[in-house]
Amino acid sequence: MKEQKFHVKRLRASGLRLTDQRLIISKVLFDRKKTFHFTIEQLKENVEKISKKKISTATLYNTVNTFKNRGYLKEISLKGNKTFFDTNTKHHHHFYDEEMSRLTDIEYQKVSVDKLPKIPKGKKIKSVEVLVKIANNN
Amino acid sequence: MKEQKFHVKRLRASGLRLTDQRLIISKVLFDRKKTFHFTIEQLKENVEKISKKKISTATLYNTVNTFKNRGYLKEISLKGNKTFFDTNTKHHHHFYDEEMSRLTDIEYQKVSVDKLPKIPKGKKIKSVEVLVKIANNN
DNA sequence: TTACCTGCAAAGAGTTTGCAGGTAG
DNA sequence: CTACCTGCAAACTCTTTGCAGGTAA
Repeated sequence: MKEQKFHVKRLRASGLRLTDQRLIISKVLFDRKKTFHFTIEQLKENVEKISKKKISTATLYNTVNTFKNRGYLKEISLKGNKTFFDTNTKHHHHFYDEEMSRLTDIEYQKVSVDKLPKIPKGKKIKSVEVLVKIANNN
Repeated sequence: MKEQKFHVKRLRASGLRLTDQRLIISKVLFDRKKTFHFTIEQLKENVEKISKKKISTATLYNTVNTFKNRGYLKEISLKGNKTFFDTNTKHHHHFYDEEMSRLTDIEYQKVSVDKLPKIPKGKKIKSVEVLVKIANNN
């Protein structure tokens, strides 16, 4: 009974075959201590640095979208043309440094929103997301 | 001394000429009681309904971008490919109904965020934006 | 008159899709 | 062996840009 690495499990659990490309993608995404925020472009750079080979965008997009549909990645609400993904799928908030296009997690319990307006009739709250925009000190 | 309509003033203040197309765009955007949340596509529909003529996307984009740069429109952080704009440029929050792709304003003072984490070194807060996602009641 | 504007179409940027050859299971 | 995967390129969507003819000031 061989023990399976986490990133291998993720692939199997998503119904994906263990190809070289996907093993590296999954490793880059999930074999890390801190959560990872990325665009497809940034993921491509990371994957190519590790594998020392080019990877096609088609493979990146379809793997990332499969993980997203499976609930292992979350898409983040940000303005702009590019899609940001987050390996932290728990409910949490973000710092966003617009100058550097850089996102950082804020743990859920580090923010508290105590006053909220009345919810429109017939609706219920699905989530409350806080985005703290930051910039350099002058 | 003729009194000027609000939407005409906005055009002049933005350094734009009073062309037929821009007068209608400006009217659709700013001559209203409630704030307006829109994509370029939605704005195009509104403008064409009023003028009963086609308007080119180039004119829409360049007028909207001029208003945005002038500070009369704000771009909203939302996931997805399309850009959302808001005629409310004051600091405020939003309800977002993902099922209907519909945004509603929440006044600034109706939400309070009292706990925030430490800001990363050398950075300062530019804004704190709250997005309340809502859905139908069952 | 002239600098700016419009509409069109082409060009860009990001994402998705179709397909032929390759490979995990 | 076969269904799925990869890489490439074409297609798509949204936005920006270039240009020739038109118009506000």
